Amino acid sequence: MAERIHKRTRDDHASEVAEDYVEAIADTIAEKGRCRSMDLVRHFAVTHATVNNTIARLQRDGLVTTERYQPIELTARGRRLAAASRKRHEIVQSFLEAMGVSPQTAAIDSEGIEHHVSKETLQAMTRILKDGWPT
Amino acid sequence: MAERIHKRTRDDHASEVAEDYVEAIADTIAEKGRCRSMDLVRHFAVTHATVNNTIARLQRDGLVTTERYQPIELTARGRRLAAASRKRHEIVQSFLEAMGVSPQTAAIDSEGIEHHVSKETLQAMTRILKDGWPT
DNA sequence: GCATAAAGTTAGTCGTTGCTAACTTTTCGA
DNA sequence: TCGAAAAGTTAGCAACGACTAACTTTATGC
Repeated sequence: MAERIHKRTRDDHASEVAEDYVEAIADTIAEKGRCRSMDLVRHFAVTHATVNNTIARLQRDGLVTTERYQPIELTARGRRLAAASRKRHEIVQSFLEAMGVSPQTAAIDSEGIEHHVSKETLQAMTRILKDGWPT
Repeated sequence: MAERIHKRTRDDHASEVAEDYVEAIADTIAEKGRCRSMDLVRHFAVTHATVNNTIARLQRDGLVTTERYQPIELTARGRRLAAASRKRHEIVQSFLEAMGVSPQTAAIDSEGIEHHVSKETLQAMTRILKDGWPT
């Protein structure tokens, strides 16, 4: 396995954070009708300054729109990314639970795992959930 | 699932990199008897300057020892961490392959996933590899 | 054995993701 | 209504992990 290509660099890490944020924003809007910085402060347990920073980056990258002192809105691209992330997240979590992992642990692990699961692995999970373990 | 606690911060990311490095160093020593910066340059496809940087951090953190222009050595702590990482990595990779994922994809995905798998999930994987899928 | 290639080091820069501190704006209750 | 609490903004700092460029040291091939 020499010459494996590692691409998990700062760029990948950055887009993981972006996915977590748009997912949280979409969830909050679905739950409460709007998403405020403070919702994300609580969700991620970071300071308001950090959230502000990150939101500015998401806006720069065209995933959200904000207006001073107004709730955060997702762009069409942001909504698409959120939907894709959520779906992937749900598959991973369901799969972990089907493995016999407790829902609490499945929730925590799926947060971390979801960003590293390829399409092929995701398809394998979906297939196993539907048709059972390969024989 | 409100109030989920996210701890995947820069600190966690840093320790992921540390694990990848000690694992690669241990593998290289096992293969070729010693590990040089250039081995890591090739392995991670980054520049020598980046490797140097990272190795300095690993040394600061007590995972490796280095001497100018000499091969990189693991400390006892470094070896323990490398062994634990490798074992976890192997379990994840075997599990993915057992799921029907191609070895190539399993290799790539397990690199990313291994850092986010809890003890409980790892145990579930081990159990399924041994006893089959839970009914 | 000496020139050159390979390996390693050092210095400086950038972007991300955290933080604190100080400030402004908005909201709400007495 | 107005004053304090909550929310949001801005500025400045630090660690990490990446880079380039310039340099030194070691190894290698004639």
